[in-house]
Amino acid sequence: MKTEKPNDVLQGTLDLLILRAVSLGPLHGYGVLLRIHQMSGEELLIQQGSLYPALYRLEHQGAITSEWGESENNRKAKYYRLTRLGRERLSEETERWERMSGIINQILRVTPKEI
Amino acid sequence: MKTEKPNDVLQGTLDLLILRAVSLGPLHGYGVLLRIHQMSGEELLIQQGSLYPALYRLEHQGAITSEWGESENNRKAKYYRLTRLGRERLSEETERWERMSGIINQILRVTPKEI
DNA sequence: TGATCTTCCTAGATTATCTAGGGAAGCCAG
DNA sequence: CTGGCTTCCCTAGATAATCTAGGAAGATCA
Repeated sequence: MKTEKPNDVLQGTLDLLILRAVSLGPLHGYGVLLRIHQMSGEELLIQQGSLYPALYRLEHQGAITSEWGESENNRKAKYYRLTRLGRERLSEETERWERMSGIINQILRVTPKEI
Repeated sequence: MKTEKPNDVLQGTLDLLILRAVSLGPLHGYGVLLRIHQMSGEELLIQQGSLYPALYRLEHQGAITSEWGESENNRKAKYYRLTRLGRERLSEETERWERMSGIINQILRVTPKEI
């Protein structure tokens, strides 16, 4: 797996990515990592030290719930699924992302004449 | 002026926006704030408490230099301009932004079948 | 005179993320 | 059956970015 250097742009977007990954079906923590990797076209590999605190955070905020189960490889694994609140949160964060990335793109494209 | 709530997506993008603003011509700190506001179509108003530390940081990294001058309103003002290093940094950060925002958009668009 | 605006700055808190581990259990090659 | 690899969980501490919440000082204007 390709490893990525710490990533500033990722800041503030991790929750969104996790919510999105979990929204496609329940996952254990490590699976979130793998699914994001996969969904990004193998470009993005988030750190476990970012992932687990984020899962903890999201669970405590009520956006996801967890349940112990068994993984595809017979190992104990904690499965996370999106709550209704998490679904709302996902759409809020998505909108937020679209708004902000739009603004940033606009700033990057403005030409001197236009200001 | 519209004020914005703290903004997670902005995390890790502030330097890029500042470099971009300064790249369109030398500016004093407060002017950076105003120019970003303007370039964003009045959508984005960064906090002074984020701005000044960032300017300090960028200056210490050699991406911008400062010089005391006088503002349009006869006030003492510190003018910042991009250095050669800053210009390189701007294009690196722009590329980084484009890469990362592309990946994030891709993750937001993937449908269950595709994974 | 007092209020408001512009322009600079700092201190402290908060929070996210990263680095850098550790633990345990299954799988597989030799 | 032993050693190493992979999977899966977790925590502690450092670092760094940003925000909140001010202060200072000069200009302008009512």
